[in-house]
This record gives sequence, structure tokens and C-alpha cells, in this order.
Amino acid sequence: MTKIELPTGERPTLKTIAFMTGLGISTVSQALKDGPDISRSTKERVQLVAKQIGYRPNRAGVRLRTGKTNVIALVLNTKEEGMGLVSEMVYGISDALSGTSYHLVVTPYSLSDPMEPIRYIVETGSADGIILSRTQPDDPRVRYLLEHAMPFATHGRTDMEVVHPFHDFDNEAFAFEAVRIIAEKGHRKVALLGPPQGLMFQKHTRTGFEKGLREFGLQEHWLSDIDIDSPTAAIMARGSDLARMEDRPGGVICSAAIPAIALCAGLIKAGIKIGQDVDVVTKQATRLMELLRPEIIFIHEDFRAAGHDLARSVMARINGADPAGLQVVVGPKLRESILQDV
Amino acid sequence: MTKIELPTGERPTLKTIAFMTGLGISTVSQALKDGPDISRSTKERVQLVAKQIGYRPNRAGVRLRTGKTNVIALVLNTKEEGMGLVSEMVYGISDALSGTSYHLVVTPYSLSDPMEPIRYIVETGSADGIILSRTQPDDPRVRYLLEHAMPFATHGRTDMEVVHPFHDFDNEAFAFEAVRIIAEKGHRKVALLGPPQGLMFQKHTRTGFEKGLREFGLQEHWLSDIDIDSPTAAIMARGSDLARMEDRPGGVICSAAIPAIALCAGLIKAGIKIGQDVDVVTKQATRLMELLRPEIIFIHEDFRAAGHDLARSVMARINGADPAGLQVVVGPKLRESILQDV
DNA sequence: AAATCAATCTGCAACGATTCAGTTTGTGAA
DNA sequence: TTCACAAACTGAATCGTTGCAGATTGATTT
Repeated sequence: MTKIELPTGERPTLKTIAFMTGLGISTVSQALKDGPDISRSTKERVQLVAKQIGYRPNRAGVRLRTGKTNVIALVLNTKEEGMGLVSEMVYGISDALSGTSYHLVVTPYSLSDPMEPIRYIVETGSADGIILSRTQPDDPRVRYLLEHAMPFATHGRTDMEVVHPFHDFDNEAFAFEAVRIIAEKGHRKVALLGPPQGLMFQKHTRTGFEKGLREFGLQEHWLSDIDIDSPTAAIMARGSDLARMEDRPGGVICSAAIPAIALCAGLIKAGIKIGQDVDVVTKQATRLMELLRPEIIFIHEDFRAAGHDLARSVMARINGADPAGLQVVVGPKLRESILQDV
Repeated sequence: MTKIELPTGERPTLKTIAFMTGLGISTVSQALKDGPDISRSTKERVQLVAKQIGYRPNRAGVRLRTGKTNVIALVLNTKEEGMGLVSEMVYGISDALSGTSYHLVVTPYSLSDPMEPIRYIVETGSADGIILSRTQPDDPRVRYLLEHAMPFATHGRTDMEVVHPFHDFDNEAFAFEAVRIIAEKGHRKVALLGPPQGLMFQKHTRTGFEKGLREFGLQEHWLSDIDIDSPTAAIMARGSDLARMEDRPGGVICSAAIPAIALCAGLIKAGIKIGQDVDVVTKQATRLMELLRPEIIFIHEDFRAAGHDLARSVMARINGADPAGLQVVVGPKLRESILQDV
């Protein structure tokens, strides 16, 4: 099947096909979408010609007429890069979108108002569906999108009564397992460097952590005024502070790799040996950190899979699927060390 | 200035404003774009009403009529995440695009054919301009885009006779300076873990490296069959090999942070002390690696600034600016250690 | 032979914005 | 008074697609 270059060099439209086949424009339109009123032979003929000349529907035409944008918007906070979240999500989404007619538009917002990009998209109708992250327990964006019947999926659950698609890492299980690991290392006291207040996964992490404390009889060393979004320098300094405590926690659990590394840097600077004096368990999105500090215990969170899943869910919602069937929670997995590959 | 909700709840169009002002649609259109045939008072009235009701031109309408998509496409290879390149670039681009009417569409390609997404964009006219990376000395994408008069900017230079916008890090200067640093540490032998063959920045790096060798009288230890795109495990293994050499290079220069870390992991595993036995100089996009291995010498490459610059250049090209004025090379900078902040 | 009907196909209007060729008005010159 | 002309505004056509209300054809029924 060789592709024919149009003599005019112009992009082919329905009109082009109509002219070539001798049919009317609306017949061609119907034929291409396998409409019921068109004879089998005509459909085949039209579809053949369309393929030959490389016809692709004009997005602007479709969008103007139908309102369908064929766009999925990824709404991101400028702050939220936990090492690879953005790229992994983007690749995961693109992967799910490839082969469909959807394009991915990325809309970051540095502004203080998380509603701003959402409102823009809804008001201007610039996407058919939205993927959001940094989900809050009671998320105004979710409420707004539901009210305005805009399909979406969230990275992270909410605590709301409403049902909507999401993809979430089981942070409760992660924190619980992390406490178990610390307990099994024989430590009695553990600290949690968790997500910032106000986000849903902070709650889950906290719940799992506290459940772990009870279950394994550990005591918490409370890390006040600090979370994984804190400046690197502050986290590092806290690491050094921890190191100098007389009754220092033997375990630290961290919700992201970079702050974990920062904390470790502080601990090490103050003379602590990770994996001996203090055990650290953290989540990671890429496996690279393992190379640096194999003595840290890493649990993997797959953002690429999340992106893939979220994109599929949004598309499903656009096609009217039941949101209840589009809720995924994936559990934490401890993997064999990457160092064994060497 | 309070925004008025349209009673109908529909999105306002030119028709809406025309009705409200009692003018014709074309008058409103002209008035909004400050056309010459419209009286001052009418323009003011129309613009006021438009603002009041929150009018925004329908992108599909504009696109259909004018062919202008108001889209900038970022074309990425799925493989190319050098820790933060994607996110930093995306944020930089978004930053430059915010306040303009442009949206950012991200188009990764995992396929073997780098031309595929480019052809798609040109053939379907789905963007007004393109940003590409991983530039090759003789880049078929650049040739194609020039032939088809599609505005673009490249991350990295080409070696072509044609003039086009680019933003590039001065890898030649980086490699040269890196050799100087190694020489000043008193080493006589140096290895280069550089970019893969076929990319422009490989050539620049190589040139600067060789210039440095001559200038400072160093000898190269050739790292065969390996580059920064090689699997982490392979790089690590090579690090261990290096460590075990009797006449081991005292310095290693690396074009990306992750492979540098991998190499160091291999060296360390084999008993080498970085910063004592072997000095390592590497580029980095984020400052995080410094926390892990402060003994590595880091030189910063700012992808966010690159994204910002590239987006501005593409927009300038769309508006017909001279490409010769849109070529930027930024030099390497050694910065004070982040550890001093603590 | 006329009417009915299914199978196919087509014209027209609409989506929202822009552009061009007018049209209407008011002013000043002849 | 008439004409010319500039200023200010408008109608219609167009971009590509879709959906609806017909229109055409041939075959079947009465």
C-alpha cells in the first residue's frame, strides 16, 4: 500500500475524497465512520481511497463541530517533582495515548491557586479529560470537575463521598511494611519523614505508620516542622540533629527518595553508618538511588504505570465507563537489589 | 471588575458580544484585535464587554479559520531522561508559555524512527512550532523542518550549513574545564564517559576533552563500548574494572550525573575512594546528587533555562524573527557546594 | 398502475473566527 | 446642490466536519 501524494500538495479533506470518489461530502463522512446508511461497497471504496491519500480528519474541524478536543490535560504543580515523577508520568500517559487520537497537553501551575488551570480547562473546554495529582482528602478540584461533568482521574485517592477514578500507591501498606522492616532490624524507635499536611497520601502514610507502631510495638520519634517538601538543606540539618541525639531513633521511614538521601547525607555527615547505626526505608521512583546508597532500603513506586493507568481511566470515563471500575490501588513491593545484576 | 455570568451558561462567543453591544460580528472581531477601521470608542466598549463576560476566543474556530494552532510541540525520546531533563524542560517551557496563548503538547516517541513524530506534526499541522532535543550533527529532522518551513528550535547545535535557532550547553568548554580540574588534582591519566556516538554533543565533548588533554599534557584511558546511555549495570561493572587496573586513570569525566554515580558505585565497590584515589567530574541537572557524593565534582547544566529559552525562540521564529539571533550557547559553571548551605 | 418502502445517497446548516468587498453615514469641497 | 471621500461598520464566504432532513432509486405490495 503506497501512499499517494496529492498533486496539489494540500492536505486531503473530506472534500478531496468526495471529489475522487464522486460522492457527496456527507456520504464520505458517514462511510469513514462506518455509518448505517452506507452500502458496504461504498464504505470499502471510500476507506481505501482515504488510506491511499493518507487522509486524517482535521482536528480543528472535528473540535469545532463536535466539541471533542481529543486532548488529555495533565495538570501538574511546579513543585512536585519527586525525581522522575513528571517524566515517568508523561511517558506512561503517552504510551497509553499512542495509537489513539488523543494528544497530551501539559499544564503546570506555579501559582498558589490550584483551581486556576482546572477552571481554565473547563471554561474554555480545552480538553476532554484531565489527570491531576497531589490529591487532597477533600479536593475542591474533584468537586468542581464532578459538578461540571468533566472526565478526570486523580493520582491519589480522596476522602470524599463521591466516586471517581484514581490510581494510588498503597501508602498505608508501605508505611506499615516499613515499620515492620525497622522492627525486624531490632530497632525500638522510628521516625517518619512523610508527605506534607493536607495531601491524601499523608493521611494514608500516617495511618499505616501508626498501625505499624502498634502492631510491632515501636515508639515514634516525632519529626516536627519537616516533611518531604522541605528544603533539602533543612532535611539534611535535621539528619545531623538526629545523629546527635542521645536516644536516637534506629529507623527512619521516608516517603520519597530525595529527602531520604538528604536525610542520610545529614546522618552520615554526623558520623552515622546507614544500615548499621540507623536503618532507612524509603520509596523511590527510579532505581538509581540504590546505586548510591545500597544500604538504604528502597521500595518502588511506579509512576510510569500510574500514568498509563490514569490515561486509560480518563479515556474510559470519556467513553462513559463506570468510575467505580476505574479505581486502582497498587501495593508496595520490595525488589531484589539492583546491585545483584552487576 | 467583577465577571458577569452569562445567563445562558454558554461560553461567550463573538456573537454574544455582538448581540450585547448591538454591533456586527465582524466589527466585534476587528475591535478586539484593534483593527484600523474601528472607532476608538467602539473598541473600548467591545473590549470592556469582552472582559466583563470573560470572552476567550474559541481555539478550534481560530485554528480552523487561520490554521494557527497555538500549540508548541515538545518532541522527546523516551530514553532521554538524564534525571530531570524532561521535567525541567517542561517547566521551563511552560514558564515561557504562560501568559501567551500557546499550549504545550508533549510528543514522546519510543519508536526507532525519530522522524515519525516530526512528520506527523508537519503533515497534520498540529503545532505552530517544535522543540527537539538529542540533536545530531547532520540532523534529518532539522532538514525536514526547514524544507517544510515549520518553526523549531533545537536543544543542542547541529553541524549543518543551515542556520536555525538552538540552545546549547557548551560541552566543549565543560570537557576542557573538566580535564583542567583533573590535571590540577595532579592526575596524569583521565577517562571520558561521554555521550553516545552520533549526537552533536558527543562531538563537542570529545573536542573539548582532546583539547584539554593536549593543553594539560594528560593521557587518555579509552573507555570502549560504553557511554552515558549504557545500562547502569554495565557502567558500574566498568567502574569496578577501572578500580582493579594497575595503571588506573586518576580522573574520570562524565557527561551525566546518573552514569557518573553508577561508575562511582562500581569504583567504590572495588575499594576506591572518590576524591582521593580517583577524582570524578560530572555534569548535573539537579543539585541533588551532590548530597550523595559530595566528593564528586559537579558542573551544573540548567535544563529549565534551556526550556525557557527554546520556547521563546520558537515563538520568535513563529513571528518571523531572524534565526541567527536565536542561537544561545551557555558556558559551564562550577558552583559552590550545596553543602555549605547547611 | 399506483402506492409503499427500504436502501443509499446528498444538500444544507451549523460550530466560531476572520477577511474582504461592500454599504452606510457624515463631512467638506466644488 | 451635488459629488467625492474618508470613517465606521456589516454581510457573506470560508475553513473541515457532522447530523439531519430530505431526495432518488428500484423493488415490492395492493
